[in-house]
Amino acid sequence: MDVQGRDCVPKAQSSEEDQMELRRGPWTVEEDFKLIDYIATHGEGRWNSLARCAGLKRTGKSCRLRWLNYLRPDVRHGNITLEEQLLILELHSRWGNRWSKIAQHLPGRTDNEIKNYWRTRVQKHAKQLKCDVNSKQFKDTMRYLWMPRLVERIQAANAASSTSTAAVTTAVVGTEPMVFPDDHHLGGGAQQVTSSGNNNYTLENSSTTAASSDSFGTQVSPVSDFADYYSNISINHNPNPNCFEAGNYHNNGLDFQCLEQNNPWLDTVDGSDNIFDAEDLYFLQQQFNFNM
DNA sequence: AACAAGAGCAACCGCGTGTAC
DNA sequence: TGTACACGCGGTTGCTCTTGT
Repeated sequence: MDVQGRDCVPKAQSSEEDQMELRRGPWTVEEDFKLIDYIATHGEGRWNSLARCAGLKRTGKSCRLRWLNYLRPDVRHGNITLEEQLLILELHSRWGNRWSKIAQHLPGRTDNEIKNYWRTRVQKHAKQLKCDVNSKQFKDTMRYLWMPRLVERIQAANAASSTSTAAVTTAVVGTEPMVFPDDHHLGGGAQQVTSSGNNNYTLENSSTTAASSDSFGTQVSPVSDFADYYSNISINHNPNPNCFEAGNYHNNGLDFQCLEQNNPWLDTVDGSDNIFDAEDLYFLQQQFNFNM
């Protein structure tokens, strides 16, 4: 076991201590300090022996989880930004519940946090709409209503604070400036979210760095991966041959054009994820029920 | 003010995969 | 090559906080 010379306890003694009662439940401040202190000195990994050596009566799994999800210095807590929401929706539509994979594209966010976000916010909307979160209707709603709406809100938010240039990366949304916080690690490649009207939007990358051809198949650094990701996706609200008949917005009975013309119902009260208010939900429920 | 219900989130569990021996 | 152990992932649970009545 002591491959890296980390194991501090002889085997016999170790197995004895395995018998001792392990702590479960919420971590105490003291335990947190112990873990932080030990990792600062010895580094992470080999979690079972780490737990023993650090004097923590916890499983290695528990230590790893606590470190990765909470104690790690680069972990971010707090509200999921609009940009992050957009990214989560897009990546989930691409990969499904591959939380760790999605988390790789959101620096500082953990798979657990993204998973919780999805379950509490996104699935809540599906529940309110009385449809399955994996149903085509709901996916279409996300893709053709929610996500364009997020882009609009990002544009609006950035237009309102467009003069702030410190610590941001500037991109362009149609004719409007769009900014992403630096902590998205864009690697100097400007992101472009271009709008071609009628909520058509395309996320592009104007980076001069060559995009990795296997950015979805292999693990690369968050820096290039994030940029590569945007270089590869093109979210178009135009009629999609896979989803729509040419030239109209009708899909599965959902008249998106009609929905969006009645724009007030898409308005949100605050900066949260409440894309759909009560009226929206009622309207959408009518649409869903009608088509079921 | 007290209680109930719901939401949010940290932590745990089981299982599949990788790796060392 | 087989086995044991460690790691990591996704699903689930349960506690705490917030909101509504």
